[in-house]
Amino acid sequence: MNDEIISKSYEPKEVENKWYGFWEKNGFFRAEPVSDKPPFCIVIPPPNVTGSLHMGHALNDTLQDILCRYKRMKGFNVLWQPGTDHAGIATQNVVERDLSAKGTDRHAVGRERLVELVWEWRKKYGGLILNQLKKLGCSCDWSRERFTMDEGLSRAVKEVFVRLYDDGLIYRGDYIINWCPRCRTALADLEVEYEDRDSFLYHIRYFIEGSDSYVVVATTRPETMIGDTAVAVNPKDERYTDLKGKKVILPLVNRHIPVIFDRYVSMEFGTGALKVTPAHDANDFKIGNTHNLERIKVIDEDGRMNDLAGPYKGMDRFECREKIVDDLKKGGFIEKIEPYANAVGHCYRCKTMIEPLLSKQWFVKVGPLAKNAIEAVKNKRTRIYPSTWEGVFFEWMTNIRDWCVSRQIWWGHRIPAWYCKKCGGINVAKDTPIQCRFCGSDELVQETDVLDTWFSSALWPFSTLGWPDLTDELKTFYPTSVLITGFDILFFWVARMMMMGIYFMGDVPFKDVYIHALVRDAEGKKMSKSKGNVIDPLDVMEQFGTDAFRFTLAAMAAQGRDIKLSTDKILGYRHFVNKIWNAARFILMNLNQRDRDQDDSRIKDGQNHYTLPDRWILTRLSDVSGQVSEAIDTYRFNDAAGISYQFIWHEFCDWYLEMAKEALYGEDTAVRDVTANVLQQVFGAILQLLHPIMPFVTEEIWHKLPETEGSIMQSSFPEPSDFLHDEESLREMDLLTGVITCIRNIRGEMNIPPSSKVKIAIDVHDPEQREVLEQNVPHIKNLAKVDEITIGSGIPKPDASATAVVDRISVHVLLRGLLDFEEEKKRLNREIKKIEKKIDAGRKKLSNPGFLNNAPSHVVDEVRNKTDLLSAKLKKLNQHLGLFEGIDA
RNA sequence: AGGCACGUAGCUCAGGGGGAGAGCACUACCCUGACACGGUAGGGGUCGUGGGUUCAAAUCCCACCGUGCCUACCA
Repeated sequence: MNDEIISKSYEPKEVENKWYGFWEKNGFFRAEPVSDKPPFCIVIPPPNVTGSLHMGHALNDTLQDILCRYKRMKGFNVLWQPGTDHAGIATQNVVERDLSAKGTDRHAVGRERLVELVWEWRKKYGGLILNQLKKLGCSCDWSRERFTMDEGLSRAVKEVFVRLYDDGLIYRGDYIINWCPRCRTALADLEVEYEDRDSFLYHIRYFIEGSDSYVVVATTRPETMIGDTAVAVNPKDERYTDLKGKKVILPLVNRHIPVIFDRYVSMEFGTGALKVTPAHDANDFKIGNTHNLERIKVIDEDGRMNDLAGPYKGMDRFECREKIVDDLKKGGFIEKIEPYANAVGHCYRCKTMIEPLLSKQWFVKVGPLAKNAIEAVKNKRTRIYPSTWEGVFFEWMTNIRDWCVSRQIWWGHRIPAWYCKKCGGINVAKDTPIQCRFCGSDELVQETDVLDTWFSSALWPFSTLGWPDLTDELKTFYPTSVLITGFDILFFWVARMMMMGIYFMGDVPFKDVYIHALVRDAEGKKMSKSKGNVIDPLDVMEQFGTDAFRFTLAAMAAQGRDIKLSTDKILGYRHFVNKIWNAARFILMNLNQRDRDQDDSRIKDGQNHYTLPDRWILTRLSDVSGQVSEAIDTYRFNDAAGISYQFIWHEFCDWYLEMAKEALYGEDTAVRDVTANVLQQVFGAILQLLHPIMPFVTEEIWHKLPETEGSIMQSSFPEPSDFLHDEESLREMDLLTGVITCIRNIRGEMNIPPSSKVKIAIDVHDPEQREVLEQNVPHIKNLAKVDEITIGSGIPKPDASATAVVDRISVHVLLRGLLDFEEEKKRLNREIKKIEKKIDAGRKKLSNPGFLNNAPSHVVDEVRNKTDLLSAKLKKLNQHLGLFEGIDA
């Protein structure tokens, strides 16, 4: 017996705090390294240590938690691998900001101390986002938490680097890279964000050597001209054919540079003549390579002009631009300046304008790796859901460029390479070498650069499982089951995990990739701090409860469409949680009333006492259990939520609970106990169906329900075969609810207040239908507010009655003194008109030989039956209407 | 410039070749002993436009219009 009194409305706060600790303490989130159960594994997209939970995380992690909880209930050995990412640039920036607030900087404190400070920062604040995940209810195996800078993961990083280097897939070289002058580091192509800027296109005259004529080049970056080493034109461009073999004189600098011919140059753009600065432009760099041009670097790592810039030395690049334009004007070199909009690259971390720079960096040769990743997706070893993303994946992977992995910061995995001071040889090794492998010298200095953070997160699916050791975890859980992520890191992360996983593990890192939506604001705009439109998930959880929030996210997570989130929607699902809570309240009140010791035998042969509503709700539950499973299995989270919602609110609560009252309050104890038992069984299953989406409220109620054991987390997910399945009950229930609904409809339309009961007469010919109605008279009485019912075959329409037709049954509602004849005529006419329209459509089809010959027979039958039924209904309605003719109210 | 997605009820969106759906909002009546975070009933849509395929199109194909996103070396 449970004599707790449940409050009238659900208060999430206390409940949520209670259960998370309970689950964690009992080790319910723990995965088994070795198990007979089938494995299921998700690695969490590791959030940045510096991060705090935003809507993107909330959606991402809710979906993962739904899958993990569901799979556990389905009997899988589930590992949800949690952890965080060291986020090199972002994290170092945070600590550097602290330093600058104290009036110092990283150079003053030195590398070693800075790294120490970052570790200290991480120890203090790094757990924030993980605690927020716990608030969300995430059932990660926290005993296995990993950090990309952990010793184990660092070992994996070294192993990978060395092997790739030995295999010729990592090289070091002078290339043009994206440089952030503020972070003072190189960035990968992906880490550059392009933004449209209003700028100018400067047309500059380059005079031809030994001539008064000139070539006009167009550029957006005049300050780089000091580093120009050629002017390029298209070989087909007839305007410039006479420039073959000529040189031009660089204005202001007076350096003589060649005119070269390259198909890359567009004849349509600008003047068709392009100034080439191999050291400061990625495309110019390429042209420079094909034509063996000199690379003159005039801008330094801090974004200032260097020694080679002569009079402009020391100037900031933007300041220099103004000065140079000024000087060009004075010297008469400017042909014209026109406004021009172009896309300019910015650092994704600090938004500083990127400087393409010639620099010595480490690269991963991605071509061969990408090829394997493409193969894996092509032959479905990894499936991408929704599949539209496959195209995007292929597109990017086939056009991928080598990946610059070195970063000139201090926080990260230091590249395991040592340069020999004596012979200049590069020693790449897992362990610090004692002497140079080329000359034997012991004068070795380690590379100061660290690796791109994504380099270590690319190893996440196997490094977290213990690789390079061949652990039980690795054997059990690799390849992982599914990766859940947003498309924004499809390339940053997913593609790189694919490449690394296949190369080092010989198999894909995950069997499925599910790409979910982006969470936007109510207007569909991306949430951002600067726009001030962010909704903080923690606020939402505080205000509406975590379960309502999670349910909202699941309900809106339709594939292929972004989520426009507003608090209105969450409020709606909060009402749903409350509805469930109150259903529980009702059920507990009634279960408590029965004598549990005596009813067991009766319940065992309960099927004999099942009422129509009992059979119906069990059948529906059986169907719904299958549908929800299928939805989750195919990542249709919105369907899982929608099907549950519809079933619980509009079938279980609206119909079953209302009808159960008849049995629960009735005299027949056998029926009462059986219904109580069905109620308990169905509601228990409902909680289980909902648990993956709403873990807290379901656990809370589970513990209040009698005859439940332990945590709902560890119970089994409902299977269709767990419940009675009786197709007949669906048809019977349709009939019953149809009759009740049409009486309610008449009452509503006639404005009969709920307090006044009506008498009805039902004219039904079919004996089976008649039996169903006769057996369920009490439900009709209760739910349609009826006090007297006459059921029979061929019953004439009583005077002063309103009539509705359901199936082939006429339902007359007696309204002596209440019936407005004109209103009723109008109502009937409206109904008749609707039906006539449908009948017309049906007849038209049936008279079309094309339809009869080509449509499948079941479709033809269906249309014929429907039309017949509607015709019968129409006939009856017309008869009833006829009885009103000549009567004036 | 190219690619992809999306245009369905006032709003937010499901659906995806054979009877137009949900939630919210709206209207009317109800505090009926689980729930007013509730109940019952109702109104509201030529499924962006124009073609095509089909016996049958909101659904498949093409074009166009509109919206959003991604990619790109046009300096």
